[in-house]
Amino acid sequence: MFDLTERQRLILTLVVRDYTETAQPVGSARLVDHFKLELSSATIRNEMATLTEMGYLRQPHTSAGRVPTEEGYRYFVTHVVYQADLSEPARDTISHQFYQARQDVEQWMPLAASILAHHSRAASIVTAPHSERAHYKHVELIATQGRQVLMVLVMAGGEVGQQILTLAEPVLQERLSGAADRLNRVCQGKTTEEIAAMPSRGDALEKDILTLVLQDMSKGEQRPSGDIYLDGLTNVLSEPEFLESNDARRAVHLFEERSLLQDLMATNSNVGGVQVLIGGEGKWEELKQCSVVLARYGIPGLATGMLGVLGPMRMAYARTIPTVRFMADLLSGLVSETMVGENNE
Amino acid sequence: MFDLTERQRLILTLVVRDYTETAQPVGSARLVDHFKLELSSATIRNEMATLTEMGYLRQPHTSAGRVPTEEGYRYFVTHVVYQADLSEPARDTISHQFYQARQDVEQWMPLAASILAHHSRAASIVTAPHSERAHYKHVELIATQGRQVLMVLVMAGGEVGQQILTLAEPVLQERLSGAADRLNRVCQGKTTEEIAAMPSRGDALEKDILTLVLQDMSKGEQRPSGDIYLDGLTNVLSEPEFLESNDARRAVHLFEERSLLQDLMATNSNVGGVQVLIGGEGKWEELKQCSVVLARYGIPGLATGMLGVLGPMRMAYARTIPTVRFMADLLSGLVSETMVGENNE
DNA sequence: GGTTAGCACTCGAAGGCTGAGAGTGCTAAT
DNA sequence: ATTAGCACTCTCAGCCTTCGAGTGCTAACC
Repeated sequence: MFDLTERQRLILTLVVRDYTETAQPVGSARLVDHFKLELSSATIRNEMATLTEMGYLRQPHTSAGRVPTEEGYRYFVTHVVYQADLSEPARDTISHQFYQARQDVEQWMPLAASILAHHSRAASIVTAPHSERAHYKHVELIATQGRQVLMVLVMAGGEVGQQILTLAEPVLQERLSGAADRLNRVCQGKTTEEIAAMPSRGDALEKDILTLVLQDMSKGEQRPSGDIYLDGLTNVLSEPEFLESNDARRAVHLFEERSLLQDLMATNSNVGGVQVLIGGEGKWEELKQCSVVLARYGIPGLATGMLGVLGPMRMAYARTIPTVRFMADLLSGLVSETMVGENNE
Repeated sequence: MFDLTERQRLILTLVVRDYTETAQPVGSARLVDHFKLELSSATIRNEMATLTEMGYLRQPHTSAGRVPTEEGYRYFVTHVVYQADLSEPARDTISHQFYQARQDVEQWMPLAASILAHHSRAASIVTAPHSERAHYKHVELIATQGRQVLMVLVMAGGEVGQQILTLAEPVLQERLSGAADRLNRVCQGKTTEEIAAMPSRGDALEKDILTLVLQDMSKGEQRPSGDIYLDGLTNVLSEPEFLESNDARRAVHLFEERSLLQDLMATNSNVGGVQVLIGGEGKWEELKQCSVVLARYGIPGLATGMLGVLGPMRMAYARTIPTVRFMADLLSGLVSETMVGENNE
């Protein structure tokens, strides 16, 4: 794998770069012209032939230029761009955008998705930070016109759940508020298990509500991820390789079908590394033409989320990978600032 | 507009029906064969010529069959299917699906979008119910590790807002809880204006929080709609007319660009009527190839939302319009059950 | 040995041509 | 009013040809 000469590595890099921009197979002459190489096209042809033999390049047909293979992209990603950092202006722009939205918690995730999509010029996926262990913070009970009670449950990390309870007969708001007060005193800061283990007491109403609270908390814990935010689908669809083929639809389908996304997200489980899936890696049929750049952010064990970029296989890795890494760090920072510390409980 | 003979109306209807299914221009012979008409193709041809002259049909080219014009679709919609009700089995299925999710308030909107997309086999848009006048219900303040305070604001209708406040120095959770208690007592049930008009009191912390509360409430009020839920994009993209053209991208773009959606949603302002926009009606360039079926639901003046379907111009109006109407009624029912009545305040 | 000019070769893309077929409008007969 | 018959129009699919891009190979060169 490390058996490339300096020159071969250069040529592979240039092929990837050029193909990424133009989506056209790259010929030897084109390479010499465009990048002002001090070599003749014949030499490049020889090197290209070698690279093709090694499996890093391939020809769509006999008399076309070269296109990187999945192996080629993989080499490019691991040996050329993986370590690169995001340029300082880009970092500043992104930090600034987040600074402006710092108050508005609800904007963080859509903003992250939008920035990712914009910088990578591909489709982005961001999941909200999600904890596997919910801590009760507060419940609010709201009487409605009929026999319905709207329950709003606030978890310690700021997560919010809403449920509706239908009662046998209407109940006054005062009674509900009283029940909520008692629950809030008893359950403060407790986990799902702790609440479940509590001795049962109170009247039927309170028991019903407690059941609903538990249900909502464990529902949240069982979900594999927080809410999913998507952006930049258009970017992918306007790529030439998706213009006339069904793959575009497949990719959109992938995007709409959240279970697939979550499956994808589940592959990367440790915070801190950027993972690159090229061409579905044989595992995802739907991603055959695509690549995905993924990272997990947050505080392991406490609350983590994922963010990623989905684009054509010839995506701009050199821009995308550093952006994903930077955004993951940035979101990790936001989460750790926001999270309720263990010592605060 | 009412100047069509019974037979002409029949032929127009059949052309629309057939074209909707096959996406192929409909010829006179095809019509006779397929629908077992007791007429010769020549007669149909004559009628079709008349309908073409009247502007209800057109020919893509001289020797092709007929395709409905926008006028044709409009006639079909207003005179043929507008009044139709949704079939009973369909109504039952939908009601059943909602019954199963009745507790889980957060699922209502995505479920509505999913059902709409599925029944219309097109893309669906649903906005959460949104009130122009927020009523304060409860605020929760959560200390984080640093100088940040997470504020969770619950409105009377169950809407929830989250904001972050950065303080000059860390504050203990007890102090925050105290401040929240006082605010909750004072602001209970009040509107934005009423809170803004309250005499200022309390310390700097409480004033800061009150400012943030007001900011969040008015932010919500100023938004033209609640959260937007989309589904079924794939349905539209797999339609043949979008296979090879840029219009697919345009439609997706429309979907991603929420401002356009909100613009669209703003056209229909009264609850209870289903509105059909055919071919963008000259107003939306992006919708030239598309039709939109829209309805507003909820309680006028208290809380309303919109739901709609976006599909190709040859969408299955006969199925879509009744579905949209039924779903609007159903959601209106949910909203009015859930809403806090004026008399309950 | 590495590099390069030269050249024959391959193969896809684009353009032009043709025949088949679908569907029409018109006319004249019923 | 309806319909059979027919000439006419226009698209579409298939076929052929040409053009050009890009290759691999060989032989010469430094």
